[in-house]
Parts: sequence; C-alpha cells; structure tokens
Amino acid sequence: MSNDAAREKFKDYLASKGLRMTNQRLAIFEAAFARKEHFTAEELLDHARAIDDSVSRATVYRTLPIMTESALLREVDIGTNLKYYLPNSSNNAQVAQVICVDCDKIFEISAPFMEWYGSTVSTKLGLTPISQRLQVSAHCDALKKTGICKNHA
Amino acid sequence: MSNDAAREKFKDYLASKGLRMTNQRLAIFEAAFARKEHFTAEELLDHARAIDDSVSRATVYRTLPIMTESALLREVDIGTNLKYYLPNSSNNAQVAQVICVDCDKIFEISAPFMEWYGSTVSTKLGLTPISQRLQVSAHCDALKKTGICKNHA
DNA sequence: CTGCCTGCAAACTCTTTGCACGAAT
DNA sequence: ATTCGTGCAAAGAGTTTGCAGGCAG
Repeated sequence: MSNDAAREKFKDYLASKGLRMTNQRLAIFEAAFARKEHFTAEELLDHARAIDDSVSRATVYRTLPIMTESALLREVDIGTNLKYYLPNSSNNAQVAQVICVDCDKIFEISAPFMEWYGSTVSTKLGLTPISQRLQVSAHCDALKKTGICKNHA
Repeated sequence: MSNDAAREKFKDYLASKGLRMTNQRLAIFEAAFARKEHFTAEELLDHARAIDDSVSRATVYRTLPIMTESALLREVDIGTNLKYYLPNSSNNAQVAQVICVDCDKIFEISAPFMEWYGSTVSTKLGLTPISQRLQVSAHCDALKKTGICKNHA
C-alpha cells in the first residue's frame, strides 16, 4: 500500500468514526509512514514535531490506538517496557519477529503456519483465535567475535 | 519436580551465589509453589504475607529475578503491563500460551517445534537464538453464547 | 453554537532503588 | 566485623487522563 493510499484510508477511517483530520494527526501519520524501522511513541513524537511542532505527547498517545485499530499500524510488543510500531504494509499479520537483544533490532519474518497453529489450538480449548505472535530472541554472532553488533544503527 | 526438590534447588542456588536463605525468601518460595495458576508479583506478595507478614513488596520484587534466573520460576509476558510467573515444572521451555482475553486465563501448550523454528530462522540472520515465544490471544466461545466466560475463576 | 481536539501537567501502574537498620556468619 | 538482607518511601519509566481553552463545521 502506497503512502497516498494509506493517507486516504486514514481519512476514511476518521470520517467513519466521526473524527476529524487535524494538522496534528496528519503530522503523526506522515511521521509514522516515513519510518523505515520499528519505532516507539517517543520517537514518533520527535519526528512528528519536526513536521508540526505543535504536536504533543498526549496527541501521539491518543492517535496511536486510532492508527492501530484502523490497521494502518501494527503494534509489536517484544516484552520490554516499550511498545514498538510499524506501518502495516500488508493486511496479513502472519509475521514472526526475530529480536537481536544486543541492539534491539527487530526482523520481521513471514510465518504463515502461525494462523493454522492458533486456530487448531484455540478450537481444542473452545476458544476463537484473535491473533498470534511468535518471537525469537537472539544474540548477534558478530558482536561476540568483533565486539560490534553488525545490526547496530 | 516436587516442591521439596524445588526448595533444595532454591537453597543450593542461593548458596552458590553467596546469598542467604531467609524467612522472607522462604515464604515467597512457598507462596509461589503453592499456586496452581499463573500469578503476578502483587498476588505473590499477598500469599507470601499470609505465610510471613513481614514480607515486603520490595523483597518480592528482589526475589523474583533470583527465582527466574535459577529456573525455578518461568516468566510469562503476555503483552500486558503485568508480568506473570509460573513454577517451572519442566526444564523445557518449549511451551506456547493461549490467552483468553475475556478472563486473562493462560493455557500452557507444548510446542516442541518452536525451538526448531527459532534456530532455523536465527541462523539465517547470523544470530544465535536464546529463546522463543508463541502466544495466541483468543475469545471464549461460551462467553459469547451464555454471557459467562467458562474459564473465569 | 455544539462538539470534537488540543497541550499541559498531574495522575497512574508497575517496578526499581537509596537509605539506614537488622541479622547471619 | 563484615557482608548480606530488609522495609520503607521515594523515584522511575511509560502511558493515560482531567481540565480549560481552541478550532472546525
């Protein structure tokens, strides 16, 4: 999905909920979709302020749920205090994460069997699956050898 | 592993680190191993205080890492603010969780393929796997039909 | 005008930490 | 004595929220 298409989707979603497209929300959207990597709320605030310096932390925190509910962003919880976010390019959440614990880089890996697993296991328990996540924590081999984590920003 | 064996393991672990077995640590241990379900730090504090009312919140929070490092407890992060803990009966962490979002009940399901997946995927990225987790969030079917989540405590 | 939106700062939740006293070896 | 352990209360991190004013339709 192109950024233009995503922006339209955002506007449509807001309209469908009786919400308004404001300069602040637009700045947050643009900042989010300019990111190439996973980002945190605080990083998003910095980048949104570079576009519109009137954006406040509160508005970022109020806008993030709107963007995840509308599937524009995907929330990635890797078990740290911080939540990470990522523009949701596909509508398919069948993705696993590999997290380098040395530099916190997050790799996204397709894992189509996850959905099958989730529904098989849920059904046995009398439950209806909503979502599933598969995450691998790992050390960087290069770090051990050279003292430098090759994934570092 | 019986509770007696676990208690010995706890003592041995403390001794190996030059730490002491105190009444408070023992109360926390007993409270943890009397639980049948996953528990939070706060719940553990309540139960430990029922055994020894001198146990403080700080000591619980200082003891939990010791018990997880020694593999007596397993930490389960389901993406909420709260961390859950569970006595670690096996030494094998190849377990997935199915979480009922209606009542927060956590089911533990064996998933031996996780380790294979983790190492396959990590190796391709030049990483050495440390751990993996697989979690399925689901709704309770009974709740939808009868208004009561059958898993509720 | 009506009602959504905003920034600010305070509040909140869970967890960690500095401190001085207390206990074990 | 020395080292480790403790409770208390304050601090910390990340996030949420009450409020009074602002802007859109």
